[in-house]
Amino acid sequence: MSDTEIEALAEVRSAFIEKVGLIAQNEGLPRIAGRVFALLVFDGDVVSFGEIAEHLDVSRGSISSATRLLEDRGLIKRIGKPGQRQDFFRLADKPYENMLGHVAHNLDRAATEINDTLDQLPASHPDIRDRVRGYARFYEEMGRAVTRSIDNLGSGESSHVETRITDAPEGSG
Amino acid sequence: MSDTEIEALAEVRSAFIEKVGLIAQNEGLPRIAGRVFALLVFDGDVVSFGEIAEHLDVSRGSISSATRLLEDRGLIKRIGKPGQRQDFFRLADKPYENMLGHVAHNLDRAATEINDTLDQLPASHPDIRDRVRGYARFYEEMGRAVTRSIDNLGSGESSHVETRITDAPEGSG
DNA sequence: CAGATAGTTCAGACAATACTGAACGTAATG
DNA sequence: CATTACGTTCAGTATTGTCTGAACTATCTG
Repeated sequence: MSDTEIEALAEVRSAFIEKVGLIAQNEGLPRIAGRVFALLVFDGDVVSFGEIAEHLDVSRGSISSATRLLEDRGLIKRIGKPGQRQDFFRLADKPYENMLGHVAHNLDRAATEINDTLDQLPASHPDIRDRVRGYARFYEEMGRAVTRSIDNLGSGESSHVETRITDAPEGSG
Repeated sequence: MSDTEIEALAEVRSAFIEKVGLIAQNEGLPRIAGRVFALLVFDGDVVSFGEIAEHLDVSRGSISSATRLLEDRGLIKRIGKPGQRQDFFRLADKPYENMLGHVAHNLDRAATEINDTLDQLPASHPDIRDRVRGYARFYEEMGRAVTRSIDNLGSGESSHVETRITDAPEGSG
């Protein structure tokens, strides 16, 4: 692989990390959390705490809370290596399933809250009940949709595994 | 309906409005937008700009931007009444379908961005490609799930409709 | 046309949140 | 045991975004 190719890859990598940082921010997560996640997606390997901090050029305090958040949501996994002081991280096994589980949980919670209101509404106001019910249905339906897609994600995971691609797209090993 | 019943209803209403305000906040929307939406869900009727501001006890500036946001997302509808200077609002016809449309749009955008990265990744790195593809798949799958639930919401809308409401809902003009 | 009323806009106040960096507790190393 | 490297916590700072209220434009009313 030529120098230019390496540079190009580094460029793509960096752009990807920033992109995901912004997406994360858009979804209400700290930007750094998105960047850490992207780093692990891209690099794939096990990466040390220090390497993350260094590469992203952020304080170790930030890395600490970002990794904790991602860990709590089941997106990444912390690894202890024997005879190594540092913590290491890699992508969790089913990061997206876990993420969707988290989303589904939030939706269920919202649905429950709306349904609490519904329970308190007397039958003498069927119109109000209907509208509130419609709102609850929205969260319920979306919760179901998300839950379903957890299963859908399970199948078809990876594409170059097992599938024999005939015209050798894979360069080297 | 007794006085206590009326009070109880007012209580439920107010709790609902606050609840939805918090849910909105949770989803990254301004709290006030959530409250305005809840108000319209609960009251059902057409409500004037001024009434909203007064009831929620917030500045008209806030109502202005909250209503605009909700309008843009297709959650509420602005209505001009002949011979009335004020703007009026009611729930949009398919608020949740529209909301989901918005969500789906965001997911598609995220998927597109990730796929842009994928396009820039050389075949010589199948492992990276696979992981990035997995991430893109996540957004794609979720987008599909949301789109599907738009249809599901369509059926079963309301439960007591068809029930004839006899006592003239619209007050005066 | 003058006066009142509507909704929008925008500068500033305020609140919430993310991030930094230093202090701290812990565990490995020599 | 002293030293070093590590991750966490927390106080302070920076940044972001929300909300208010006054100025503004437009429209209706007499």
